[in-house]
Amino acid sequence: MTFLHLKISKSFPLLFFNRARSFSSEPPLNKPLTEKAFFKSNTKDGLISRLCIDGRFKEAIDILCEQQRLTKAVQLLTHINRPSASIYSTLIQHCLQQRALDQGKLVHAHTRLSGFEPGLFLCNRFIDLYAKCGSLLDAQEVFDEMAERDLCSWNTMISGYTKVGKLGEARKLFDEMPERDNFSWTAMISGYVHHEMPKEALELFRMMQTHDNSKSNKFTVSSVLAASAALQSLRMGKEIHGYIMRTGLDSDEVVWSALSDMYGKCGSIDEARRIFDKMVNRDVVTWTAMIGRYFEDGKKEEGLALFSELMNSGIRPNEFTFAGVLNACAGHAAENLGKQVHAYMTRIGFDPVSFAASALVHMYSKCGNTANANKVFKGMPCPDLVSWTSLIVGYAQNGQPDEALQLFESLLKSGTRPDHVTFVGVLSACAHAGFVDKGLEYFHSIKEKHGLTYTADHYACAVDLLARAGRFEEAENIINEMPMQPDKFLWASVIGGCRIHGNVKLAKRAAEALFELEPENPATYVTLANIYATAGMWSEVTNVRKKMDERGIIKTPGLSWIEIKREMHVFLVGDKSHPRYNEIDHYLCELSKRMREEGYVPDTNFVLHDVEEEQKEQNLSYHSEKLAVVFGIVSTPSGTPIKVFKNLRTCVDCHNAIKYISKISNRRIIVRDSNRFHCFEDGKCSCLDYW
DNA sequence: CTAGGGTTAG
Repeated sequence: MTFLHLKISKSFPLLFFNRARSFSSEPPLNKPLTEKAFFKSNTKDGLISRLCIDGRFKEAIDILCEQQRLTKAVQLLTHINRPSASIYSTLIQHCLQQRALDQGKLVHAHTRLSGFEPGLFLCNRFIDLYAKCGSLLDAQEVFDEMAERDLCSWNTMISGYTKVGKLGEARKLFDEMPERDNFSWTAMISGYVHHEMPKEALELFRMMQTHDNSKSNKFTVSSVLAASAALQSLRMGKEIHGYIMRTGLDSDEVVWSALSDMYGKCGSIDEARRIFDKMVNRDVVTWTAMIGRYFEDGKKEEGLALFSELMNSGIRPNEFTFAGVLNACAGHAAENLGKQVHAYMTRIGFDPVSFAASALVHMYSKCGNTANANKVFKGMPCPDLVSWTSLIVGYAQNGQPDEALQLFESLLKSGTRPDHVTFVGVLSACAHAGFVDKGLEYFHSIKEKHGLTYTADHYACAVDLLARAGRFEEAENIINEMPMQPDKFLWASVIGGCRIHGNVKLAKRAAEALFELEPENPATYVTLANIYATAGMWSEVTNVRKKMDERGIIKTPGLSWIEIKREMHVFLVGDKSHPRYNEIDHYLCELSKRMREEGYVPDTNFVLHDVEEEQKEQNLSYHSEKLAVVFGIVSTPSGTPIKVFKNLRTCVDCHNAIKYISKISNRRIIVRDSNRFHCFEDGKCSCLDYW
């Protein structure tokens, strides 16, 4: 190991890199710079050379680390006669900060080559480095070879395993360790919380309180508060709240923040706000959580008010905040608001590789603006899987199945690996487009080509494809052969297909399964009744209706809304409360006449009630989507596209009627129902009557 | 040296 005793000469820089090159046959070093590039790269390099010539390597390494030039700092190691523990420690510290696994391994190799005994402290740092980089095998090796271990060694291993989701391994160590402190407990508890195992987290918390002398601290209680929030267990949350007050752990802002969020997630949003208001130093995390709770609770106004308060507070919203607000915009199809947020983000700057960026793609997709979604997507240097999937789904729901599938093919070409959600998007694109066989091909490729395991959703999608096409026998084969119980999504697809093709027998089986799985969902009753009505089986319709009454199930009222001049106008079925109702009614009558002349025949089968023909027709013309569409037409200049949103699936008659309306009024009419977008133009719909 | 609260795709 001659390099360790190398004498530094005046021609140091050149020599330095030559040595580095020759050493690279051992552990791989990064490519050395040429001498010229070295001098060009940084003005402090002269100083570093000087320090090295004087043998002051520690200082040189410090400077290099500060400049984040780890590779060179590690290379310098080869010139030091006996590196001190503090030099190794500095280097590892920086490797840790930069998550530089390769450089860390080099430093580790150096300690071995130079015969340096790392000691407890340094070994723990190596474990931490390997664990943080997800290289648990290396971490375990260091851990196993250690002559003595302290609590920190164990705790670092445990948190390393929990970080990569190996809760079982972590728990094994946790159970094996000779003694535990609150780090051990908290690492294990928070590991459970982060991997959606809140029950286990709370169980461990109980154990901690009864079986061990370790005291929980602010870290522990924040974690268990998150666990109660995940379980929506207000009882548990309140209990912990009491514990926090008793033990004086309430002096920490993070604990307060977690407490507020727990109340919000458990449905006590006012209590959450009370705690939020009491806090003195609210950081952006606290704000984000509170804003998010309002949106989640459907309290858009409060959420927005708080968001603008945040913008004026001097605290900079971050990607989490934006993602939350944008997600709310997506859910409410509030594209204008989303655009404003987008503009604000652009003004203050945002990371194009972040949750916020993918939330933008999601928002535009959900609002039916695939052009903008695509624009944002194209602006991302390296789109993540969520953005890919959002856009694919966006195309699928917007009647652009070819674009959806094309995008999926580019995804494959880009080297990004699709996951199970991506395939749900791809399969639903095929279903929306009626590409049955192509969809089945993709379905088979999930396992065969991509090596993924089928989820219940994939089976539901495959069945959806077949049922929509009326290929019930194949659908039933899949149901009978799938390795898990069919879930409600699958049966809902089946009954949907039965509705299109009038398959009463299978509809009955699906409905029975659905009554078991989600007896309170009114959609099942309504669809079943409609299927019976179509078949003219009126006594069965009455039975279903009776069953609904007995079980106290109320049909979800159809609700449509339209944004005109930044104002939302909401319409219910048969809603006469709008201030401009007369105008709407008048135009609707006029339209009806024109529509009939064009050949429109009201389809009255899809009405739940068994009533006289004439009255049925009357019911239909006042469905909320028609009211909203007509209101859109009478309140905008001719030629303006109309964009309406509905909370339920659009009914067959409305779908048909709006086709005629688009032709007569010469408008582009976009209806986003609970399932997808319908883009009506000149008497045709983008869904090709397939939804 | 090891540990905490907020956020996305069907």
